[in-house]
Amino acid sequence: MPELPEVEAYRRQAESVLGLSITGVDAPDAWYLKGGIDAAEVDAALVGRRFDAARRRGKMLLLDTRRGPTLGLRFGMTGRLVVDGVPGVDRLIYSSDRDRPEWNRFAVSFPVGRSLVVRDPRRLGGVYLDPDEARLGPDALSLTLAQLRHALAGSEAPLKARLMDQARIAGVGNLIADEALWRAGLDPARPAGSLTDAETRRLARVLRRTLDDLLADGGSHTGDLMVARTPGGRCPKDGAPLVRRTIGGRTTWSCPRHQR
DNA sequence: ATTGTGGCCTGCCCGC
DNA sequence: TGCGGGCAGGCCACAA
Repeated sequence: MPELPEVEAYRRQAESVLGLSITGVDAPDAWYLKGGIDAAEVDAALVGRRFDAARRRGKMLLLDTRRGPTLGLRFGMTGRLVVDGVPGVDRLIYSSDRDRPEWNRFAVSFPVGRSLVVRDPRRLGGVYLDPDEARLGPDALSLTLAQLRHALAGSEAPLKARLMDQARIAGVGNLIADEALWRAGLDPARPAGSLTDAETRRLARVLRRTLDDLLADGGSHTGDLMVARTPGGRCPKDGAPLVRRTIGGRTTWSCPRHQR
């Protein structure tokens, strides 16, 4: 699914349309427009302008227009960005690799047939105008130790739930949370506030390293734990049978032996 | 405020 | 072979 690494790939791809004049907007799916906006409003807000920056905060892609509104794109679990007909990510786990026109939920067109399209079979993503960026916490990729401490401090919620809370840390999804906690040797169910200082430091370091690795390897599904995230799966580190639980409302795989 | 739960979206996979 | 149920998870609304 698109977590931070996928959306970062989308962001880089979107940079190729910066500076082009927006000639049209196609928003055939009203459900996909969020925050009470409609197709006419998006059209009026964008046509005639140009994007001049492609930013990312967590899992949201932000396209700023020059002296105008910002377009926010969320991809949910199954959304792809398709720029000039080329998908930004080859393989998307839990989505479909097929290409059906009716899955194009939102499109921006530029001269000479160029385009930026959100293709999302399951319609879990959405399009925003001037999204409230303050609702997202600091980006996971540039998270400092102090920010991680602040995000976890004093909380009785499960560690994993806190990591995935986009208002506190933006960009960590289910697969990356499992991978990072597995690498860090921390039990996802532990109260977030129960980490010692050494454990918090370790988690900050491992989370950063995990994101770097997944960015380099091309996606959130390329983690080392991923191969074992299946019934009967064993820990790639020590061979113990993995445990499958629901934590923070999400399917969670962890190793009972080395994750404490 | 904090934490947990249920529902939404729909393609896909498994078992009958 | 077709069909139906369950599953996937990001996000939001809502409840306690």
